[in-house]
Amino acid sequence: MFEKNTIGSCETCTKRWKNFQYLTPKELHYLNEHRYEASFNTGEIIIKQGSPASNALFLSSGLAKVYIEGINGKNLIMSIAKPGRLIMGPGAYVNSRHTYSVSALSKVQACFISFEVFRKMVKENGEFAEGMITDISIKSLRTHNRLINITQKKMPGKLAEILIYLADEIYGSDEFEMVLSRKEIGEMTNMAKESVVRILKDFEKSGIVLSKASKIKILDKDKLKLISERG
Amino acid sequence: MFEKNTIGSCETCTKRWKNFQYLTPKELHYLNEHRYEASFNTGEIIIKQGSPASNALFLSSGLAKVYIEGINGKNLIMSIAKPGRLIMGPGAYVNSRHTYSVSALSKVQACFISFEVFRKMVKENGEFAEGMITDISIKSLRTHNRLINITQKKMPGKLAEILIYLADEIYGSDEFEMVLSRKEIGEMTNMAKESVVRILKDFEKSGIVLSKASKIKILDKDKLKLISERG
DNA sequence: TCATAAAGGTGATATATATCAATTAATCAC
DNA sequence: GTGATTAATTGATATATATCACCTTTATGA
Repeated sequence: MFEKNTIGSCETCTKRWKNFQYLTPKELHYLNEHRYEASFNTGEIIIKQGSPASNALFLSSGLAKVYIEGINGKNLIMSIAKPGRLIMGPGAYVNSRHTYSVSALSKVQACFISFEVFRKMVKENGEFAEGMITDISIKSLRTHNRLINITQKKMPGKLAEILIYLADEIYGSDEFEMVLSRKEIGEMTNMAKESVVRILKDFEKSGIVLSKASKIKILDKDKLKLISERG
Repeated sequence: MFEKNTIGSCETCTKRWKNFQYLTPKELHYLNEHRYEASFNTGEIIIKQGSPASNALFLSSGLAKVYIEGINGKNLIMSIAKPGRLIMGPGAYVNSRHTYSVSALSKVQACFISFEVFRKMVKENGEFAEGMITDISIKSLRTHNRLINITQKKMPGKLAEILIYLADEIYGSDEFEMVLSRKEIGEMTNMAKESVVRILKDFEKSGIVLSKASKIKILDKDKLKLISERG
């Protein structure tokens, strides 16, 4: 699985985690020495829920889905991972197990960094520790939103929120090539795939979105936002 | 609201947060100087969602509910707070706003500690920072469980989980005086209060629990666990 | 290129759970 | 203590959404 590193070093990496800016050159160098790259094809599992959490993960290219394997093989997709973001579940600091699974939604180049090194830097570098807490807090805030989204909205509201999330946070554009299948959108919103199809069709009929095969184009974002907020 | 401190100091407090053990005597003293106490009656709001997050909260006595005010005034209770646990939402490190509301479920003695002081100690004391991350991680893990509980289980499973949570994590006993109303249990499980009543009755008929008014006694915990795990 | 699988889609039906309406029990304020 | 609120309970009904069965289209790979 692990291969020759294709990225020169963390020092020069353009996709690196923002929080690395707080590390000293020496620390960054040390980090770089405990780094391993690997590439994955679409559908391959990068991190398996329950396995020992010995590394933090970053993507240098591609997209992946972060999901909890729940009851009776039913998955719950927590978020979509993209380059520049730390992927490390809360289990790392609690039971040293991965809280969730991560699998590639496209060809992915991944960077694994020893969790022990992370831990060391948290202890030694206060700015880095604070950045880490901020990062975890942002994720936590998102989870809270997801919780409200899933529990308190009806289907159109739930779907609308996810479409906005994908456009704003993942693709940075209102027109994108959807990497998630209808079934997977369902796993993000706690909906059956058939329901996803139907609501998406409704949105299309109302002129809110355009969905040709895997291409999604948001036509009326204000309306979509309204649907999302209203529930 | 703020009053004369009734607790001598953090140095001697028996209800203090475990993570304070990593602070030096000097730091602990500093902490103590930025501490304010207040007491609340049942039903009073201790922290209001959206308000500026300038303090971390601890309870020195009593219980409180931590809840998100969602859409159309519908609440989602995240957890029950008790003495010895840090109460600080993810918003503190993101937008300096309280992510959730906290209100007293009984008479509560509360301790507010300046968030700036916390922040300072995270930067200066690596052990403290790590403890903070561990604490946040534990909460995050719980939220993930709650998410699965709410989305993937049917009503009996959801209710069973909450009863086990209350017995194990809050009361430390299988027999307890329930501080939550049926409506509030519903707000923890995303169920209507009527459904809570009905399932609770079913549990009673099956000899799994005994519920007289606000007294709850778990009679068959193994069965309750099974129901919770099965979904 | 054809065969096979996987994803997308549609209508009919089932069901878990909320909502509504009304009654009874418990708690609170004076 | 006693009326007034609030919470708990019960049964009847409504509804959102899942499930099922099936068909169509699009990918995949030998």
